[in-house]
Amino acid sequence: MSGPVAIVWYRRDLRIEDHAGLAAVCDHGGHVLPLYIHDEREMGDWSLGSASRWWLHHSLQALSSGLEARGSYLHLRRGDPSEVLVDVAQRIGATNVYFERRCEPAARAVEAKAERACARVGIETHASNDALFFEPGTIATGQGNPYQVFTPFWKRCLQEGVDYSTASVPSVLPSPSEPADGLALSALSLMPKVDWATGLRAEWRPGYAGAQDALQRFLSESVHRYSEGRDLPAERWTSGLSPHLHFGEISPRQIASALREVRGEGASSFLRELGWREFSHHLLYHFPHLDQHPLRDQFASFPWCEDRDGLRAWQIGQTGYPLVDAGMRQLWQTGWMHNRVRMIVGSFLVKDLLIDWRRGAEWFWDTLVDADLANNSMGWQWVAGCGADAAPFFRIFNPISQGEKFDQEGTYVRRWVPELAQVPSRYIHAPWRAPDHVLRTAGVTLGSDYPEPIVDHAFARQRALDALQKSKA
DNA sequence: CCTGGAGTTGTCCTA
DNA sequence: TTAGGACAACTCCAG
Repeated sequence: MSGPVAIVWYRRDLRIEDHAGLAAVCDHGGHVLPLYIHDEREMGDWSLGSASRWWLHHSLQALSSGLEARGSYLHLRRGDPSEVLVDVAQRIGATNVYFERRCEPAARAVEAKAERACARVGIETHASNDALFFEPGTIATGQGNPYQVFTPFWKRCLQEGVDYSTASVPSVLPSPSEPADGLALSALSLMPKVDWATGLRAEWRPGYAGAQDALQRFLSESVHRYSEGRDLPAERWTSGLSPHLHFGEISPRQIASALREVRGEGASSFLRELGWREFSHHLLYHFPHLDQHPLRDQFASFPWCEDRDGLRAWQIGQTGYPLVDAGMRQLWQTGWMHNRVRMIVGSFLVKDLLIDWRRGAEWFWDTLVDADLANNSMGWQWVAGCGADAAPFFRIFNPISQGEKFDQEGTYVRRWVPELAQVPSRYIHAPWRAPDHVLRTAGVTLGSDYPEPIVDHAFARQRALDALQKSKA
């Protein structure tokens, strides 16, 4: 073996192309050991959700075979990264460690500890920030404060100029001899004990190749109608890139540079969504308690209901509101929910049931394949009205009119709530309004085949408005 | 420091 | 049927 040896410490950057660490090592003509360290505590209170574990397993598998195709391999370990990095480095004589930064408070603490441990024994660490367009902390208002409103934030980002350059990685990665103590992927125990992942397998192909396919499909079939189409949950105008982005199988810059070739309203509108992702990550960096503490203080004492039955009905898609139930079942079966529907089910949990937004965030965390602490926390705070760019308190989604507006024929509802498949479109979003004979013809008995609404929306809406009014006083 | 416009994604009632 | 305005007041942010 000749030349310097470096470790690429993989985290949420499970790709090969446009990988700053790999590119840097190869530029220096060195050997590289790609290393993934499974650390159950890296995210503190937010240990990996079930769907995320499933995804991670397959993503690591894909990364591993991709590296093998380039003459390298993925070394797997578990434990505290600060100890594992030093241990592995000393075994293979590595003097440099490359890694990509994360913005979650617990993950940042882990990387800070690892950097200190490496420094103590003379190992150099090199951090990159390629999960985002801009390093958190570098986008500030005129006063030097972090932005709390999206539009001026994104305007500033565009002014600064989004960097479209991507790093190229050679087709052969020279590797050092393999340390003896690597783990098999199965030893990480990421796969579920009971196989509930059928729906996920049917829907997704985790890994960087699947990410590239999703991007190509989006560019050729969907981006041109993204602006209008993104609101229709029964159709396929969204990118499906969110889990790939979360695991870093594709970088925002790769996406941005592809979008630049396309141009048009759809492209800039999608880039703006990447802007929201950017915004939430910067927010979590500046407000590390975003996951637990409302950005708007007056919500700290809001009297949320401890409604276990309501929460359960919401989770399993048995609220009696077809669009809400369709969304929750899509989530359960595929690990993903259309964004328009996320807002609707979120609004229903928080405003109709008056259940704490954190209960919703926890459920999403466990069930979403794209579960991302920054996006999830910001999204739930937004829908609860206690976050950045808060929704006005009176904005309470009506699950019936939202259905009539964005799922006019009820295609989405029929797909995910099959017991309502025969209900005519006119009643599909409010089956309790259908005359008896219509329900009979459709083969539906409310209360046994499908629940009556667990709460009356008009009543619940007023109750929420009153509660908000009172908590303010 | 002051001023003024604006704030992802809504709903409901009225004319 | 449809378009427009009310719905709190507040905070953020640029000038």
